[in-house]
Amino acid sequence: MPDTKTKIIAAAVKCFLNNGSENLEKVAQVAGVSRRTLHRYFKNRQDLMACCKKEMLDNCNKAMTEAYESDKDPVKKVRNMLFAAIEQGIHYAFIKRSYERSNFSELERQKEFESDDVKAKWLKIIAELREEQRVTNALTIPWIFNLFGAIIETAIYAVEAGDVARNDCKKFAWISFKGAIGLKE
Amino acid sequence: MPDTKTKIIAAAVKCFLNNGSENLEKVAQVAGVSRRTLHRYFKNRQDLMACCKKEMLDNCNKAMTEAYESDKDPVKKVRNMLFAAIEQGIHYAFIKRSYERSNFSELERQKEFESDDVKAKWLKIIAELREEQRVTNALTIPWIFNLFGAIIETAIYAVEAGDVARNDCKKFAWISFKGAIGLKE
DNA sequence: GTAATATGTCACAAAAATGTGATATTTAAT
DNA sequence: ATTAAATATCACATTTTTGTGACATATTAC
Repeated sequence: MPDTKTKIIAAAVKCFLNNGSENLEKVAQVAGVSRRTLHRYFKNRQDLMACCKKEMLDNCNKAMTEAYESDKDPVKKVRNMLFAAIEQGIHYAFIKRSYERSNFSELERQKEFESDDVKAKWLKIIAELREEQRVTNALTIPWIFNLFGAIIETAIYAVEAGDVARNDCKKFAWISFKGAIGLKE
Repeated sequence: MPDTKTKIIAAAVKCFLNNGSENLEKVAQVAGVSRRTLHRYFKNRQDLMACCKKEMLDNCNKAMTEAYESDKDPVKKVRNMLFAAIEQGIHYAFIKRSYERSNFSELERQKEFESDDVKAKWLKIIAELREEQRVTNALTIPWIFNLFGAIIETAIYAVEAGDVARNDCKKFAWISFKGAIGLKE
């Protein structure tokens, strides 16, 4: 069974996903822990949030890096990265959301995605496929990047909401992404 | 110039989009109005939120119904609905977000989307296109519906974040959606 | 069984957010 | 210019949320 700190982070990610300022009583409750205990592990709300971000980012980067390295074929690399992100579920959604939030609000800076090289690796593959005419050039790379994230999020939410069976969602996501960017396999 | 109530709703939509519990002081400030005035127009936070939802839903439904009726060809109907949603910008994003949020949290019920017939109209077109084999049948209709929303949201956010030029985003969105569902025009 | 560690319970102070009354000031209409 | 309506400012009570101390209870390791 997971240790307390992990349980709290998991609960916080779940709570903060759709409401970045859900109160800590609720988080503690979801974690099955008293609020006092939560405060023993995390100095304050900010601290908890920072830990969530770091933890989720590490998880996602690890999973996607492994996916990247799981195959030599660039298309399969991308496909496996998509699958890995979907499997991360709300871990991925949480990161994506906090990244989006920081775009609008002045304060935070989003070095996070930029700093690691998962994005860079992904971009390189897409740029190459585009170079080789295996991907439409009617779309820009930034658009394709955003689209990739959006399709992952769609898959995650569709499963959570019960709209699409867990088994189907990865398949659907890959079909959709391939079609959307005109990828020839 | 817009009247005060409208200004406040616009500000609230902007504030609540990424943080459903942004404080009312901030909302008032963004609206360029005192908090006291905000409270004169809205009984309380709940009331304001309800007004935002209603207002945004009306805007979006109106725009998308007009788009639906703007052409006889079903494919152009869908395309124009996509464009209309993108033009709605954060109006659409706000509705989509509150709809998503209510999926996870127990309390709220999302009769909103269901009750109006915009969704029904959209679904009918897609079902027919699928019947006629003009859309892949490797994807389910609910998936396609979610994807449609996700691509719209991507376009809106891409513009807000400055990733994609305002002019391009509608074009990109349509290309992507067509490709994703294998639509033959 | 005992000591050490972790957690729960309760109380409480401080801070933040909410909602409202009273009154002054601004704005618009005539 | 005068009046009416809308808004701002300020003060205040209430509620909600946060963070911490003190102590009890439970869990674990030995």
